[in-house]
Amino acid sequence: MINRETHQSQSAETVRDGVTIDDIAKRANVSKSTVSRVLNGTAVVNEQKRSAVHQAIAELDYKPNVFAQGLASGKSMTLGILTQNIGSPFYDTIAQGAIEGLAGSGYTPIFVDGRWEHAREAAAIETLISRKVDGLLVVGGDIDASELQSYKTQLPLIVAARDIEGLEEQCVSVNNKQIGYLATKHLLEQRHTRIAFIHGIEGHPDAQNRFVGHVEAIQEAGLSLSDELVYQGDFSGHAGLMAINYFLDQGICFSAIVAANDMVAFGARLALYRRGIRVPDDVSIIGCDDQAEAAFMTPPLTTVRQPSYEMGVAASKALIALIGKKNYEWPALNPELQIRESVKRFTS
Amino acid sequence: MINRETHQSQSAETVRDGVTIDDIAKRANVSKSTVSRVLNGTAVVNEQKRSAVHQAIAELDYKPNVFAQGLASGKSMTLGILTQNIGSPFYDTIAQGAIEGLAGSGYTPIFVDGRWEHAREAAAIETLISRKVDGLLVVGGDIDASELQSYKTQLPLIVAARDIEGLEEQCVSVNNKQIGYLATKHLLEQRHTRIAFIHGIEGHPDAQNRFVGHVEAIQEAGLSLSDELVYQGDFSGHAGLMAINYFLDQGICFSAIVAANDMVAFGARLALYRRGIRVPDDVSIIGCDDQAEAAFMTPPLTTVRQPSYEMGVAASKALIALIGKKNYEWPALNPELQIRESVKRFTS
DNA sequence: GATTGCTATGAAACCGGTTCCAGTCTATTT
DNA sequence: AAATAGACTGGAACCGGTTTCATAGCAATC
Repeated sequence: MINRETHQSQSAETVRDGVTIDDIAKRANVSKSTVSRVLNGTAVVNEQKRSAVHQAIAELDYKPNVFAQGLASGKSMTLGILTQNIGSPFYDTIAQGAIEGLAGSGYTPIFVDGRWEHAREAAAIETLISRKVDGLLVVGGDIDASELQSYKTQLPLIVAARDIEGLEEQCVSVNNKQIGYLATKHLLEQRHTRIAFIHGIEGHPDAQNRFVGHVEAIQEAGLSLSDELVYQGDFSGHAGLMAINYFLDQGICFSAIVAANDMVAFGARLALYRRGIRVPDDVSIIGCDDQAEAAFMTPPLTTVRQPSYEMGVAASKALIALIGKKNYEWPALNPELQIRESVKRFTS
Repeated sequence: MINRETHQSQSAETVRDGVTIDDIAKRANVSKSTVSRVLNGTAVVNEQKRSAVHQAIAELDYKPNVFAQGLASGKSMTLGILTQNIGSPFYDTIAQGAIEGLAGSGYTPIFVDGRWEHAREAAAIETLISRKVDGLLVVGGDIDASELQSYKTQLPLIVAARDIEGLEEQCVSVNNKQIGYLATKHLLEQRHTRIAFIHGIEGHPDAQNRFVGHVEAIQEAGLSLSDELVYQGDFSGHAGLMAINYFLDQGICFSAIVAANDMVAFGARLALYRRGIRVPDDVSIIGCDDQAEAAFMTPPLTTVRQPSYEMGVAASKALIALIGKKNYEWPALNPELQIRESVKRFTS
């Protein structure tokens, strides 16, 4: 009895794709408008019609066409995520968190990779905008603050793992100064005084801030920084290796090392191994990040964990809130010392 | 003089967004159809009009609306990529490669994460289809061959890092049997005969195949596999640790270890370190994958590299070819022994 | 009982492209 | 010179939704 002409006329079997809102409207004996209203809850609809619509949708396995929706509504229910170096543990973890934060929100993420290259990032963002993403999540990256400012006027924007002046409300990052501070403080508490510091990428704000925290801890302890104990690296394992080789070749003494991140720590540890210097008996090492492999270094690496996953979650939630013009309370994202076995109390 | 009424009437400054094909048509004094034809090259257009259109596009900074295009053409210029465990080195590398393979093609990837959970994967694929992706790239995963078969009828499909029966033409993977074979062969060539094998996730085809290769190498050498030397793990560092602890606690002797992947090797190496067993002097270790950290293990890990990046590139290129109904010649993707310092010739 | 005020709903306009179709204009063929 | 074939081009239909607008129906108010 619900089978009306319209329906009988089409082959009743496999209702493949191409089911449109009109089909539903006809089958439920209502207008398109009503179907749309039922779907989006944009207006009250009589209970009978509503259930007729729902039934028709179920029977025909109707799936709205996202293009039509996007075209008509101007919303895409899509979020653009600009990451750096897909394949780097830190940024990937943030991305994972971001995905998690989107769960159940109805938003689908589109990822683009900026690779820390200015031009590529800009192009990537343009791509996202041309895809009409409803919001933009920029994770790290190199792009100018002023450019980000201008994007901010075009669409909701959240920046993770970075602090942009004038965009404080839309930025989430862990306190990198605190990371450097905690690392060095721990070493100082273990009575180390000659602490080598292997710097991350030159000019990288995270690297810079970690260094600032390091210096702060040193000074707080009443010591002063010796320049010879700072090596300019680049966040890679190779840099860690080179740093130690350099220090040792120069005859520079140290009893402990702060590495800009865990990967650098791995490299440093390998250089020490090559020279037969024991960790932590002869030299202590502390890293930053706490990537998965850190717990399996030999010895397991003491490091400062940063809540990157949580940061990703927070960032995407904040973005959704921003799109909905709701308020979002940023959670506290504090770095945490992860004590394992690569640091030993300094004696002698 | 090109400034026609239409244009003068609007504020001449910041031409923000909202420029449509109609605006271009008016400005260039042609019809929408012609503009569309110029844009897509679907028909020959008089040179004068063509350049007028191009000029108008440049002047107004026109960007086509992807929704309108998608709705009208049925194509989205978007590819769906289903990955597993974003954040795992192996799958991320494939994803990186896939992105690279798309460069310049005009296609934008949408990533969704399956996390090796059947239900999640199915839902993710549905999401992608509802987003009208033009093609689907499934990287690894757990989903049934029969389900993939059915998706194949709905849209172009390529499967990477996996071999599906009946879908051979659309699958790309490295030969995992070969990986296991090469690893064990190398150990055998170094005269090891008691070789422990730490298995990956139970039932995982890659893990299974690596094991098959291992067995093959063993038998080829005229030896026979001893069951006590096989430990069922799960591709994690923890599994490597547990495996070695188990072997040692049981008093099972071995001079070398094949780890299902590098992470497992790291775990194994740590377990050995804990017991004061030297690598490679007392025990040799070989891994599989060659993830970035492997080169910084102490000692640097000998492992079997798999060309996962290249596989990603190939997969996305193949997908584009498939969409365009063109032929694609798969490149050879052979695993390669990466000799470092964790394997030593057996003497005693 | 006539007027007012809601509520529920359908018709139609609209979003911004692509593409079919028909017509104009020019070049060839007979 | 008339007929025919091609090359371009504009108009209009169409893709599948959302949203505005007008109206019918009905209860409340005076």
